[in-house]
Amino acid sequence: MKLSDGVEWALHVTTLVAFVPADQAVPAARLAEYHGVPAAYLAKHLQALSRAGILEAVPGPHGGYRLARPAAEVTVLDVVEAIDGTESAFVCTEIRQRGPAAGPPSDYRVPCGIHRVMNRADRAWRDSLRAVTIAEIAEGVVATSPAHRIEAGARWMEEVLR
Amino acid sequence: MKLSDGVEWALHVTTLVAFVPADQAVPAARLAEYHGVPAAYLAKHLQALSRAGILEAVPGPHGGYRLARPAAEVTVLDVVEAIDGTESAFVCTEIRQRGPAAGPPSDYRVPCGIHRVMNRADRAWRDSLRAVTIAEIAEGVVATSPAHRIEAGARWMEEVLR
DNA sequence: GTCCCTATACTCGGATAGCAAGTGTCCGAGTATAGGCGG
DNA sequence: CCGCCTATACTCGGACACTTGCTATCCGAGTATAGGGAC
Repeated sequence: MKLSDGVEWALHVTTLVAFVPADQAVPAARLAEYHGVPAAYLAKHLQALSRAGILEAVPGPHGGYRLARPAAEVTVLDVVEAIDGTESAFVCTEIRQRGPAAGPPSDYRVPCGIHRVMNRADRAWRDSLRAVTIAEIAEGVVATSPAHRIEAGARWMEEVLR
Repeated sequence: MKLSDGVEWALHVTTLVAFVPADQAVPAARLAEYHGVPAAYLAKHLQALSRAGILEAVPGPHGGYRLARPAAEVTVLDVVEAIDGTESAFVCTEIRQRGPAAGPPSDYRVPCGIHRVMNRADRAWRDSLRAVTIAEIAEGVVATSPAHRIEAGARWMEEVLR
């Protein structure tokens, strides 16, 4: 079980976009070059974020992407689910109801115990991701990076928004 | 992100094997037919469980698989990791250190905030799975199934161990 | 009758094809802008 | 000089190949048993 690379990209991109002024936008190509990832492929994931209502796409010249709502209202889980889907990693195929010793469906009113455990774990995972917002991630970046690093990022952003 | 089907099979099989007396064993082919899954493919996963020290393989006639240690000492996480591996679903590729606005590695002494959040969620998931043992799963099956279902299972087991 | 030996059949174990989902890429539809033209 | 129109260039959006990892399968190595033979 490996999480798609796109999830990591989407999280970093969303964090970066959180620093874009509300009345401006950054093109997908610039976001890609900032992170050193293939532009065409990143675009695919940006579309997913747009469909999920996390990013807002602005067409035409001076267009690009920006946050569709405040960073404090976007959780890490929102981004992960936008890329990876909302369904649980574990899918119960009810194999207990198959085979020679199985009975009619009426014998299986109670959900499979294994299913319950896996679902609880999945919920714990999602709860953990839901507890953190992109705003907090962005604050953390500023708080833990050297000053000249923040400055370099700001310069890049200014250059792009020119 | 989808968890391998083999994980579900392994959990059900391990639970079933928990009912096998310590001095006997059930062949892989029987375990497969009980759950209605391809025998050749299930064998692959049984090997993984064997390598992980969860099941013990007994060769030759009257051979098969049995638990390598008490069911109360086998957690759900043990089984999941035996099939799916122990590494986290999220792999941080440090894309923050790439691109035009990046600096030298010395600027990134603090771990990536996104990485930290994802790791915490992964830990929550694993903690949740570690909290439940196969013995508890087995007890749950007995407690929630109709009496005649348990009886049918016992009959099947007796037939196989004959 | 008892012990030993051998052939047998049954078990696991790793090496080998097939397929689906994620990875990576491309070109077409739509829009705000910049320049030119007419008034 | 001002307003309008048109051509342009830039943006996102969805449709198209490729590759890695899971899915599925097979045959070979090893072992406890069952039967037969010798003592």
